[in-house]
Amino acid sequence: MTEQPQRRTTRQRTAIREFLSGAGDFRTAQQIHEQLRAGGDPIGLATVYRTLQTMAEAGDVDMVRTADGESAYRRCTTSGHHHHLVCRSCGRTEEIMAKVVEAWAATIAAEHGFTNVTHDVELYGLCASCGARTVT
Amino acid sequence: MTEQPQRRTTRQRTAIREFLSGAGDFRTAQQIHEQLRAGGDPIGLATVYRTLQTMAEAGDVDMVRTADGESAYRRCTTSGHHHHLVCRSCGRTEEIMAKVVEAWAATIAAEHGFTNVTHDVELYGLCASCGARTVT
DNA sequence: GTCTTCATGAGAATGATTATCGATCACAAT
DNA sequence: ATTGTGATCGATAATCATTCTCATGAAGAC
Ligand SMILES: [Zn+2]
Ligand SMILES: [Zn+2]
Ligand SMILES: [Zn+2]
Ligand SMILES: [Zn+2]
Repeated sequence: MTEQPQRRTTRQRTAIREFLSGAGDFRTAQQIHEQLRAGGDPIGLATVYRTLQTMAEAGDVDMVRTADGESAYRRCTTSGHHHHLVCRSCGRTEEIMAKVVEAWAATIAAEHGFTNVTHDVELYGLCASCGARTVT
Repeated sequence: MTEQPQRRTTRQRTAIREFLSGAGDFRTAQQIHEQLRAGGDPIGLATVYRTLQTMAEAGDVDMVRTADGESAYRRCTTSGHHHHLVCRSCGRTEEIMAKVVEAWAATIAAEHGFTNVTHDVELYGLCASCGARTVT
């Protein structure tokens, strides 16, 4: 068996978890670091990166890549596998379940003889309120 | 109207285009730079980055993000909108058309009042030959 | 309280991508 | 063929997110 290193509850880890629970949208490590500090929570940047990575691997948070390649994290309410519909303007995020897509992915994989297939599926657009205030 | 700067045909741009036409899979700017030079084609790294970006914006090449966040480019044979099924091991890439997914994305967007929605859909797995030589 | 081990964080290191900016080159017009 | 002009090139410096280092601090078990 692979010995999993024991995991401790520290002030920093709690702070990050709570911060993400409060924020509804995706945040980058840099943002989280800055905002936690601004809120009077002393924390190191390296710690933020480490913790987010660990949480992501454990499935406690979801990760996406922003348009410019940064990693952004979010604490989702849906426990299982799901996808996101993100507002390009305000960051508002909806969690999406997609049986159709899951089935499609499996079919395509089989058709091409691929195994062990995972997928990356995210939707980006303008939410109702942001779309409304945009000039056509 | 927005005046588009006129585009010139240079040795470097041709080299990159031909290189990508020859390679069937996704390559990063760094890889392309290195391999072109190794092949006796003097070219600057900045030029490679610039050219790839321009080509991607013009739709001449497709771009994806590798697992570690680098941008990789590929010259696809399919002209219109499509997705990819990429082998995690050897990089072999299949182009995929997915009416189901397009329809699904549109529906989801509408249901949530989102407009101007784009999507990001890629599949990663092990191709037949790579899967075969893997220990179960 | 003591001890063992994991966690932290300041700062250095890494590495991809972008910006600079003078020298070159493509190409249309003469 | 020559020339004029603006696009393009490229060596190198600058940016900037992310990772590494390692001495110090703190959690949890007994
Ligand atoms: Zn919005
Ligand atoms: Zn899915
Ligand atoms: Zn393969
Ligand atoms: Zn599509």
